[in-house]
Amino acid sequence: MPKKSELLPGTLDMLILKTLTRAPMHGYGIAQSIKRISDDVLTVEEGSLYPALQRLLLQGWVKAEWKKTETNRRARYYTLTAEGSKQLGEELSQFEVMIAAIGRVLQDA
Amino acid sequence: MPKKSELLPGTLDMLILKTLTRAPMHGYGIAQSIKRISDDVLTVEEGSLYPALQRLLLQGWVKAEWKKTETNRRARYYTLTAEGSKQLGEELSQFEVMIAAIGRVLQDA
DNA sequence: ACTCTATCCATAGATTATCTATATATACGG
DNA sequence: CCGTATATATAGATAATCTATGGATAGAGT
Repeated sequence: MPKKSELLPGTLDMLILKTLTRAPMHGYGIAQSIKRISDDVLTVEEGSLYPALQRLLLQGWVKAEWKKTETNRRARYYTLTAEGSKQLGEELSQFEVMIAAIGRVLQDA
Repeated sequence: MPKKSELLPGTLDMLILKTLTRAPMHGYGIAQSIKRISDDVLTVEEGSLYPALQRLLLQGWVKAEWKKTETNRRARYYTLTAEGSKQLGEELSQFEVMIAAIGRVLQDA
């Protein structure tokens, strides 16, 4: 039996971008936020999170800055850029279209 | 810019199994059915479809039989098995849980 | 007869996303 | 001083999808 993913593949970037609309956040905090808000359904593993953040940085959808946390630890804070905001909008609307389409297929005719 | 998928990854098996609850169908017909019912949003490429059907066969979720189509062409008809039906149920409920969780993250607090 | 299009199956190889596992480092509570 | 939680990151494995082929045939149109 294939192990099921902790995420719906293809949605991670969108989730991260969306989370950053709430506030600039460091990676660990993003993962925690997604886990908490989803009531522990969505778990972002570290091996998925950090590569994803690198991707988002490369594409200019987020920018990063090293800072100290409230508890005095070093962490890299990510902020959504204007391009990232635009990208998020596109991903959101595309996601809705997809979900609606899947809903039609899953519905009994 | 990375090319976007024609599907939400991770949902193909579920879509195929669900399609087979309507009627036994051959691969080509399954793809057409999904495309049509989704209003052309979801396109199952042949390179995704046939490997997926092999997976489902291997797992015993569908069985296959060579037959003639109405138009006298040779085609492999797939039927949902009892295990496949059970599997579909699990995937459906898991999908709903995931979608609901994603919805919470995408929602503004 | 010939050609074109749609129907039908299937695999190889590339790409991408995710996971598991590992490594490093430090603040803080007990 | 030890364990746990916090924090970042990469390597390698796995899995799912896509692109690109290849083959075969029915039927329509010319």
